[in-house]
Amino acid sequence: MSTTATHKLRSGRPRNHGADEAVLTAAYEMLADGGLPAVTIEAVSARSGIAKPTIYRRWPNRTAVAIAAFAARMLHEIPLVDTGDAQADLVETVRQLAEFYTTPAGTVLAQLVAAGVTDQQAAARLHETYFAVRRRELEAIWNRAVSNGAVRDGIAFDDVLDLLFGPILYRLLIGPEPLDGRTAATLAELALNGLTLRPDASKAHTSRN
Amino acid sequence: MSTTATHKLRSGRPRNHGADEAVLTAAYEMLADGGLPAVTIEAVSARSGIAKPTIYRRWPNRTAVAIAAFAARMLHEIPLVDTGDAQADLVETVRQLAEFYTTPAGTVLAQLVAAGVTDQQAAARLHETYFAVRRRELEAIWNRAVSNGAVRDGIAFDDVLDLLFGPILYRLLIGPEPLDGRTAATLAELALNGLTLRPDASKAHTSRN
Amino acid sequence: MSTTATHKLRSGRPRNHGADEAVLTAAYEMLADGGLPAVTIEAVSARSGIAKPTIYRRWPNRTAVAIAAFAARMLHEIPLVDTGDAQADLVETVRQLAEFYTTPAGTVLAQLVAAGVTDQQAAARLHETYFAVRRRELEAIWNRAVSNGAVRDGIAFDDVLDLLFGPILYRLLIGPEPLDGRTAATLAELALNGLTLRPDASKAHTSRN
Amino acid sequence: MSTTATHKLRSGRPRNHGADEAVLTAAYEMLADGGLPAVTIEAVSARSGIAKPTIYRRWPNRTAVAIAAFAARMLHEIPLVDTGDAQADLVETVRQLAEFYTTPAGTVLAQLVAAGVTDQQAAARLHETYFAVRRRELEAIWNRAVSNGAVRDGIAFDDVLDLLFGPILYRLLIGPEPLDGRTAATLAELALNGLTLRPDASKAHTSRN
DNA sequence: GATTAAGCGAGACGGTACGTCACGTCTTCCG
DNA sequence: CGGAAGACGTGACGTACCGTCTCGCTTAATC
Repeated sequence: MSTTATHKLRSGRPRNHGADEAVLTAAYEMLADGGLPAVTIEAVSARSGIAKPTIYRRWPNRTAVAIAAFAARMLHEIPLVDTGDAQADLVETVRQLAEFYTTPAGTVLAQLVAAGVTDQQAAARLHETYFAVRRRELEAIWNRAVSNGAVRDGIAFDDVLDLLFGPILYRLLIGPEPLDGRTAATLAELALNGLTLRPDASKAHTSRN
Repeated sequence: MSTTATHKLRSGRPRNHGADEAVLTAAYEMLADGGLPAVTIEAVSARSGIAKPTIYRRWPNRTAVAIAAFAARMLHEIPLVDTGDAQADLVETVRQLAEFYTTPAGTVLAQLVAAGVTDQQAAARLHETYFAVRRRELEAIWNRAVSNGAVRDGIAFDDVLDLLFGPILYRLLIGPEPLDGRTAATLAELALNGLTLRPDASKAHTSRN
Repeated sequence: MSTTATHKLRSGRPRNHGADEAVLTAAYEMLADGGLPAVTIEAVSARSGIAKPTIYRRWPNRTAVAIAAFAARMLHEIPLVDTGDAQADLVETVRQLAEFYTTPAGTVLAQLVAAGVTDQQAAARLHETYFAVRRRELEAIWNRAVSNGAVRDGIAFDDVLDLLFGPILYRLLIGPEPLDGRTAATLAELALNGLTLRPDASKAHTSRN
Repeated sequence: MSTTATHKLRSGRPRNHGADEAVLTAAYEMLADGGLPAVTIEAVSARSGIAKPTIYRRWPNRTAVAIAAFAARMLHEIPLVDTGDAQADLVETVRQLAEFYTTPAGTVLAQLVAAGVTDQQAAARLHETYFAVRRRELEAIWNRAVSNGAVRDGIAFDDVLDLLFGPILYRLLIGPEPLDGRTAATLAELALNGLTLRPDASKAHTSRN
């Protein structure tokens, strides 16, 4: 969060909000081109025409700029799913997310998450500006599923998130196999139905025979 | 993978294996101290007394050095579990891994995985030297469970890995809640039993009330 | 020539001229100690306390730094000769130059000239900052001699320079005999009077019997 | 001179003279291509197929290799002049030399001379293998001229050399005007006739009007 | 004819310096 | 006073050659 609401009251020349935008636009384009490593303050400054000190006045480092740039664009493009069948909605949401992760933007997100490992502050920013938002959306779907009796009750929602999205993240980061839509759907179904035998497990099948 | 088994036959002065070791030892100590960012070739060279060009002769960049250093130490410390109860073994293995991830070494691994996002070569090295090894171990446990009829058959083993370890990775990287042993066990159980209702789901409970 | 007269008008933080001076002082001391080979940017940076990139911002390479350092000091120490006897002045100037060449500073100059053979840019810089200045001085003396009728008219001044200083350079570089003041005077006289017989050539004598 | 006549008596495997030649050939080609800076032992070794230690066994450093390579080729191409008119022969010899200096080979020689400033040993080698040879040739011409009474007697021959070739070297190294045949001839004539007025100086004219 | 002392290729090694990049901070002046 | 311009110290990058040092093989001269 680079701009607070109170700065209007301060004396002197007010900040130029066009500068914010120019920086984020430049940073986003560079993210798209070369991923996180391409977003150096030096380069962003050159491309946006905004001076380095001005950028540093608003964000503490390049990661923060990248996160801000990413979040600013991404949050406008979140699709929502509500077909009535709560369980299917969950699978579909996971599948959509997995698909997103296969795009360049997905790689960028992975890079930002990666940056968060080293940089605690970056992790917090990313969570605030991106994951918290997505979480709220999915929670609604989940609660719908709970009401419908489609899923077990009493499971901590954080655990649900972990179980649904974790496998995809794992495949993406470590997997060595690449991630495709069919695999994603399989993983979602497995998360819902579990790995152990169960009487009605006939719906689940594996992604590879 | 700097040293192959065949180099003995090649002409020229043979490589000094002490140099390899000195580098890896220095790098590992620095990993422990300051994580991946601390492992600069410059510093490793200074600490190990091995000249920079020599290091570059064996590894292409600092990430590769760090991965080699990490893998060389970690693979000696893998605990194996075999209690007879295959399902319990799986849960225990996941729990142990999660515990490992909460140590500094776990953070380092996360940093290495993170580096792999940007650096394709690093990802491959890490997979070869670390994950592939762990995978083989877990596969044995899984096959035991399949034989015992403790788990569903016909699931691709890659999917099993994703489902068991993915949630932990997710929690670790995206959290935001920290990971503890109890949560890890819960996640493992959820992976085994699934999120949906099932008649005998009474064993599963959530990590938070 | 690192500093032009117009830079005052440019925007941005102005250059710190103390840095220039610190670099040149350090470089000059190192030239005196170990000649041109001792002037490494690394060492100059360490000695002057000026960062390497700053040095590279102002000079393209170590040779340029050395030339600048040399020229900055040398130009203050040029003795001028004007005894009225133009021909004697010429001889004396050549003798002084030869003497200078036998000092460590002379060796340095030879090294700089040598560097110019390989590095065209260095040659140009050295000419601009050093030789062009000396040339102007000598031209005055020469013109005085022409006016007095002491020397032939119509000789291109470049040829005069070559003829007066060339022999000294040759002795210095190719020798193999070392250069002393007496030899220098002899060479100057020979240049003035020529190698061929002439009626009034009685003034000229050789440096060795 | 890398190989002495006495090594035949030593025991063990004798040196392979083909190696010498391969090195000198490679070095000469590289001199022609990129001048002295291109002659790195590393590169010579790669090009000639002769191992680095072998090269170092025979020459102390790259400059020595370059000098040997240069001298080995150049000494076969020295033209001799003897028209009967001793003075004209001198002028012609100087002109030829100047012409040579304008070829790439001339630049190389200048680089070698330059190297001698820093490296005393190199200077000695170059003198032995190259300049001493040329000197002997010119001395014969000069003695002829002395016998004929074409030039002043009693001048030390070293001074003659300096006076005849020095101006050319000066022009070449310090210039800044490039050297051409006409200028060279002018410089030679000036050296013979001197800069001062003399009754019969009508033959001399300047290189530029 | 066996021994043995180099010579030789290959190439690893510790060094030194290179010239570059980006960092995050600072100073100056313009609006 | 905000902001652009850009200089600055810092720290690390990856590379180029240096000259030295093993290796294991080859090649004669000596025994």
